[in-house]
Amino acid sequence: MKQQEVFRALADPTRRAILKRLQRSAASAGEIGTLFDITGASLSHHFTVLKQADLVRTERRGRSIVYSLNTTVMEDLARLLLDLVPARSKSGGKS
Amino acid sequence: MKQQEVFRALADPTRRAILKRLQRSAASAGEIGTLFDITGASLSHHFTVLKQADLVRTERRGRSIVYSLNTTVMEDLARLLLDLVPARSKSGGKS
DNA sequence: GTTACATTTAGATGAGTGTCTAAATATATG
DNA sequence: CATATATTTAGACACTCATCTAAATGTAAC
Repeated sequence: MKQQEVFRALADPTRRAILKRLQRSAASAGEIGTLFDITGASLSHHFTVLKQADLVRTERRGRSIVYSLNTTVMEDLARLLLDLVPARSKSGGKS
Repeated sequence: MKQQEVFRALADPTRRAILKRLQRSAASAGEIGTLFDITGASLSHHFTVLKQADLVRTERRGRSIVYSLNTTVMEDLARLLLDLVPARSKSGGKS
């Protein structure tokens, strides 16, 4: 997991909202764009960051490009965070 | 949980390293400072961000100020992330 | 190929961030 | 109170980032 890229990607509220939308189902860029009051260019920038972090996958479908969530990375991240928490002597934390 | 502050705090690698150090045990600012090649002023800045996010607690002990991890916020965060992951129809995710 | 739609790229701008040096504050000790 | 140690605050600087407009690219349909 590209740790730094992932944390950076999650630091922006718009990107977190995008992920939340994708949680429901995959969606095209334009479809997601209707949810936010930003230009397509800005949206594209956010997708670039999310892709760099491997948080989303893309697939061209006709004219549109469909984005979907990469749940694996998010699970890794949650595990990593729980590892930051002591007093959980269940599974050993790797440094 | 101050979601935006928390994500922002975690976006910096030095701050994540600080949290990782605090996972082992509480420590004073100076003690933590020996681990990084930055000035005390920069370190203090990072502590401010971590405090704003409620990720650490402080306690004065003589001349030093001792920092310790606030595990509650980190657990909240991990739960929030797992909520971002679908295909986990165990507990309902609140929006 | 041209027109229409969907997304990305290029370049610019203003706000935010990490870092530094220097000065200030706080606590302990002589 | 003066000195030493520990941390914070103030101000500055370079860099990153989110956003925009305008232009370019890619895909489909005519």
